[in-house]
Amino acid sequence: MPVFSDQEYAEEIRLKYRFLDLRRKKIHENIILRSNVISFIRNEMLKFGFLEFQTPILTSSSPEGARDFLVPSRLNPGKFYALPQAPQQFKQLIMVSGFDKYFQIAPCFRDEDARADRSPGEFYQLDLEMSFVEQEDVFKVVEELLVNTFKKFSKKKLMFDKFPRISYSESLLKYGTDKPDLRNPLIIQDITSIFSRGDVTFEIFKKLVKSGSKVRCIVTKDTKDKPRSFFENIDKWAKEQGASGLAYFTIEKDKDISANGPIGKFFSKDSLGEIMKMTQAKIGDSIFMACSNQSDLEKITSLARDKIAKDLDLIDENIFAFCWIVDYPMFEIDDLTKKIKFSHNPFSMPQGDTNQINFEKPLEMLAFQYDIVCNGIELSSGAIRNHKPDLMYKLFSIAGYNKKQVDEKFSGMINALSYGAPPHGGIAPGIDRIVMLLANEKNIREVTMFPMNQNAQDLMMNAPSEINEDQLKELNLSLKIKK
RNA sequence: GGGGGUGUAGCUCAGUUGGUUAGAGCGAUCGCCUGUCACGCGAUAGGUCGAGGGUUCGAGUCCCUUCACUCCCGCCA
Repeated sequence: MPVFSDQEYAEEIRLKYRFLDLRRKKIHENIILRSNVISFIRNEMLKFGFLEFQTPILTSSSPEGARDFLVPSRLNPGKFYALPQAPQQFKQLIMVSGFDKYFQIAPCFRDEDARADRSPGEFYQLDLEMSFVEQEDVFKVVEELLVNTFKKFSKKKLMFDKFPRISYSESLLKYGTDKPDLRNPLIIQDITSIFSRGDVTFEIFKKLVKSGSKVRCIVTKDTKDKPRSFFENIDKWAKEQGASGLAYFTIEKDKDISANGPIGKFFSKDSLGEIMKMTQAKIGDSIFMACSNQSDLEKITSLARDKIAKDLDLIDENIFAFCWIVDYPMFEIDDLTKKIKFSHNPFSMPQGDTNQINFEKPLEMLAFQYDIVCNGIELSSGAIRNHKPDLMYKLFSIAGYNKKQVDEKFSGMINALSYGAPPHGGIAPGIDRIVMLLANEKNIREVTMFPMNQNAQDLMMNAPSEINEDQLKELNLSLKIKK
């Protein structure tokens, strides 16, 4: 593998000979950038008055959240440590201990499958926590930190220095996802009510709407002169995504307003006027529509929003668009078990007066839980924590854990909170993703010195590897491998 | 666990509805040219077409199995 060239190489080769690959200009610079970003962040945090602490790597398995990596204990036969999915409980204990501002560039371990922006197994977070704070205080620190970091390390412009706040429910409606790419100007709108009008005769949608489906649409500006293939390709693409397609028409005006397109004839002049009023669509704009149940609809409109913007070249690649997603629900229904579960972090504080929470309607309960999203990538998630043991037992009971289970599973923390804890909260921005955005890379391996491949194997070090009988024996383990 | 993509010379890739001896560029080797430094010209070597099986007169191409890498869904409080 020549070092002085930009030639593409198979990822497998690059990973196996990573020590040579790392000599190459682009990735070498990425790794230097990563180092500089981490130093800068560490400095900023110290300047803000935070203290850096290390927390244990061998700890206990937690029942909520991702799959744990487990480590057998030699001295305690049959028992296992877990690698921390995040230093969540420890940082809360640090708050209880009276260190008011903590941070750490913390390794986190989660045994889940990889993605382009997600390393398998391990990644780093800027983990931080503060006492005696509310949501606003956390926002202030993190906004300043991220704005400073991104301005220092990238030439790209920030769309907002003050990150807009979008509620979870609004985000799902307007963008179909809780990680919207705000560089994309397209917005999803609900036009379900149109399909109960008598002068709209698009029976397929009308029937579905009658049985509870919704219709949402994306308006594209001034697309009347786009070739027919533009529209047909998008419809075809939607079908490939598993949806039943995207219906579309363009609003035109000859003498009267009319809808031009395969389903245009099903819409009367008046109904088109109503659609234009609802969606702010103008003559010459086109409308793409999907009809389905809410979650499928969110999925397809979200994908369609990206796809259409890409086809129309609407996304400015030289911008970072940050936003806060706020007001997450405390609980949600598990699709599989149909039971109520925590939708995010079980340690989040419910919103509102804690003495007046309506526990009868858990699905309506909102949490002081927030995410930062940049260019459609989830950068971090955080919360104001629940520091009241009584309230915590109550919330856990809604998710199906009794007091005894909570005491067992979260013994360290629940015990600590019962001795009196300050109100506290924090967040944990993903370092790898921050560097990925700054380096303008699509893949997290390009900013990771020694990454694993998609199957969580280190091709250079040959990890994971088999171990010998003696090692197993010492750990009181035997293997039963499924074929 | 599921779906998609890729796998052809050392490297990057092309290869049509199945049809003679599988090609190109870069690289390598040899020679020529030359005040060279991303030189130019000519020639040569280099392939179990990821692996295994099947269909066929005939498979890089079609079918099945399998392996590797990758992207996505699930999953990631």
